[in-house]
Amino acid sequence: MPELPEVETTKRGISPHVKNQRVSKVILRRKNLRWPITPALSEDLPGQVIDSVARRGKYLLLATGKGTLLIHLGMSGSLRIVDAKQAAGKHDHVDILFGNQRILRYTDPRRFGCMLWHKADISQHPLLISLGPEPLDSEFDANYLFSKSRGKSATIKTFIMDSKIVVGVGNIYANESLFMAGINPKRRAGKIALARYVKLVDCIKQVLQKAIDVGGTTLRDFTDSNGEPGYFSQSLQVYGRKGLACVACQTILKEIRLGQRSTVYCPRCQR
DNA sequence: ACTTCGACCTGTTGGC
DNA sequence: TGCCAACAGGTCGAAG
Repeated sequence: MPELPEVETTKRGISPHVKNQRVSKVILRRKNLRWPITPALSEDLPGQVIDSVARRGKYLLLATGKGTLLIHLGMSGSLRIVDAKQAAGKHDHVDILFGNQRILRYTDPRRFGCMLWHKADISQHPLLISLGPEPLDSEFDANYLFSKSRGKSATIKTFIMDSKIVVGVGNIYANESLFMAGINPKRRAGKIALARYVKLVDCIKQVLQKAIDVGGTTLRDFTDSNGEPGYFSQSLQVYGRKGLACVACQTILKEIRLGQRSTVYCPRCQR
């Protein structure tokens, strides 16, 4: 479900409801997410005020005076703001109750996500420490990506999906960005010229920004924190369009697997 | 140091 | 219509 635009949409949706609000209670219904939720979370969080809601890559960071809650939505997770009396469903694993009678509810059928409580400096957290730059920051530019790519044998698609290189480019937006840039996803990252990276970086930024602007991509059941769908799925040019005609040249789009992920591209437009 | 690939889960889809 | 294999937005960490 969530790539960077979906996580950003979630962040924007929950912020007004939780920022500067005091946690009254934490309900843990299921603790075995990707990593166990430690008792420290329900011991330390109640009584704390959420000072800020931030995003780093696909991680959400809720800061308090006592520590930071680090949340990842994995493949199928979501965070919703619900009313205090709203009954919990099968996959509603964590509720964070606030003084304003609202609940921040974590739902995740596959449980690939995580919810970790960290008391020390969050920027030094092992999951964050070696992440690459944010794709929408100015430091993520063609020179950066080009220099990182030298000597790399990975395909360009796998390369831009590597969070040590750049965060937040998941399978949907990797496919879309490469289509927009006219680059064949199988091409080796180390052999692509600087000029093509100029184009690619521009396309990655455009695709992600546009997806954020319309509230993310809804596939199956993604909705924002109010239950509203995202509208970027209407803009998808290649993802999920295997066997259909390329929007630019009508050639039938091809699907292959790269790094165990489905990869759709136009064999004519993408070289 | 690098790359590849299994593993973690449940729900949905598509082919027979 | 029903069954079951294959697949799904991620990414860590072991193995090679």
